[in-house]
Amino acid sequence: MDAVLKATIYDCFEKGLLSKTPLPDYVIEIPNNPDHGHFATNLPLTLASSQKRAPREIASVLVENLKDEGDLLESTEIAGPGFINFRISPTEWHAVLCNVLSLRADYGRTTYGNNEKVLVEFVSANPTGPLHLGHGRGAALGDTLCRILSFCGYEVTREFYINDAGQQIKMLGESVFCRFKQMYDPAYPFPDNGYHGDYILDLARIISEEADLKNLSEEAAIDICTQKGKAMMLDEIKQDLSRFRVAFDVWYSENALYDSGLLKSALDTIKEKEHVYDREGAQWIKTSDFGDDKDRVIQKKDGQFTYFASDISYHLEKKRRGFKKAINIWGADHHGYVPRMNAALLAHGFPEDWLSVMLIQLVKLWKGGQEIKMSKRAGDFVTLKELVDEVGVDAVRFVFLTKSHDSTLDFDIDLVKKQDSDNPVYYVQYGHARICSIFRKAASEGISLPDRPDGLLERLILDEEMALIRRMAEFPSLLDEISRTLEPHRLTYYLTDLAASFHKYFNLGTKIPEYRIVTNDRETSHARLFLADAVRAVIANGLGLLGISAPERM
RNA sequence: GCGCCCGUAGCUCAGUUGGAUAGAGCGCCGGGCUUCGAACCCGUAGGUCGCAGGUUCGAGUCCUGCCGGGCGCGCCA
Repeated sequence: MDAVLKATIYDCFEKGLLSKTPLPDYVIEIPNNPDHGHFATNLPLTLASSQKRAPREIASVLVENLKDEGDLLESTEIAGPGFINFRISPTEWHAVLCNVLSLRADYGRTTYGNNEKVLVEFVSANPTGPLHLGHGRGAALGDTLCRILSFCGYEVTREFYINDAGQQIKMLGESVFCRFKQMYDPAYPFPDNGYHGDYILDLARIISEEADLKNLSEEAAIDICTQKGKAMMLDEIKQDLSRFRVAFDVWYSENALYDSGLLKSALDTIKEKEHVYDREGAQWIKTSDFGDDKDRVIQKKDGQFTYFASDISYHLEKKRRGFKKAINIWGADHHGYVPRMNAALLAHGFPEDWLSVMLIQLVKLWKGGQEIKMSKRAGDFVTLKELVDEVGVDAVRFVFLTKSHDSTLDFDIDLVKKQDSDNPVYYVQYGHARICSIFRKAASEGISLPDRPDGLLERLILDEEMALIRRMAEFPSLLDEISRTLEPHRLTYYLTDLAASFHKYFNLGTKIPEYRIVTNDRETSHARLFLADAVRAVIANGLGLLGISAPERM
């Protein structure tokens, strides 16, 4: 389409029908209103000022000189203030359908990413407690984004950064140890800022069975509680994620940064770059030279490195491992941290767009018409596991992925639970199951499809049939667009639309028997079954990218 | 006080580098199953796109200022 337009405009330049100017930023879009054709462009409007002519006049010059050499177009018209609306000929749409049918599970796969190595870091929950709803949102988002990026030709690595070096991990150990002590001495004081959840008590029980905490020094016992507690929590996190259909390629330990000396050598490079200075006995990095609102400490007065220091070295390490691009998915409460991270990376000469941080806004949980405040320290929260137990993986993932990540999400647990049949995920899945059912029906009537749809597709002439094909044609470019904008939620809306188009089409046949998919005319049945089969493939591909099952029966 | 995100139908939310008459689901009201799955379809009602300016052929979308809500502003992680 764009090729036709470009050929046309250069031809008009050559012939002197239009004065030669640089091409403006025009768009070719799919209009909302079907009356406006299959595609529309605002090219004449954008040319108006440089050409110093009326948009409609420019439009008529372009239309009269259209270079449609492949015979792509069925009709062209000038509309409104100076849009050009195009209709594609049916045979072109049939070609799209053939393409879907031959590619099937690979339909939508693109080379947009050019095999670029990209690292997506997400969830990265501290191993001090179970995953909660916020983590679930990050997990669903990150996982789906990775699936889409891979599908679009990126070489994706999924990474979970384990914050196992800091204060909070010690606090886990102390909390567990305290619960252990309290088994014998209920008055034993609980540490300030300790973790209060019931799971701490479980850890204390299990660890005290495995290790003889009683006869160890307090220091040694706390150390065991810390190490075992951390390992067990991490194990639980891995299980929860796996059940949520989220897999990671790399589990990267913050401790490893210290142990391997990477942190130290990274800080040496920072110092070489002369962006570090001494003040009041601490080491500061001049992030304010690179867009941060103030400088930051990387090494404290007591010689300890800050969390920021290890995070900088972690990102230097990511780059060193050869990634051309990094995407971090963080909770919105870390947003203040973004400018300093970017500043530190700029100080190291990273390209400005090397790191993209996606901030996910809060998940607010509602139950019985009331908001439930969640706090990990207070031990008062709903875990991802509990939610999945109640509503199932498919529904939870779909709800998370239906909202844009930078908007807070109200998760009404009663609604999602009771919704069962009203939940939009079932609407899409039902489309898939329904098509499977039609094929079962066709088989029971002895209808078998030819290997190829050649010569049959001109039977597809209904508006609803064309609408389905047009929808499917958008799929690959939608995925590219999602890769570019990092907005996976658009896929859920696409699938809902596609399923709606199918349900609508299907329902034609409840009124008029000739419009059924399996109908009296055999060739028409074949053509419609091919169409349905293609829709089934696209729904399955889309659900697959969302990490949601495509059931054959429901 | 400063910074980031959000504000669109009764509710929850979409709205594709600015495009033509602002959409969906839920809820309300009313229709549609004697053969392909009614977990579906069709229709009615419901809007000052928070407010006010600005940019232009054109603004829910971009800019400025307000209002309202959320989240951050440690030598914590």
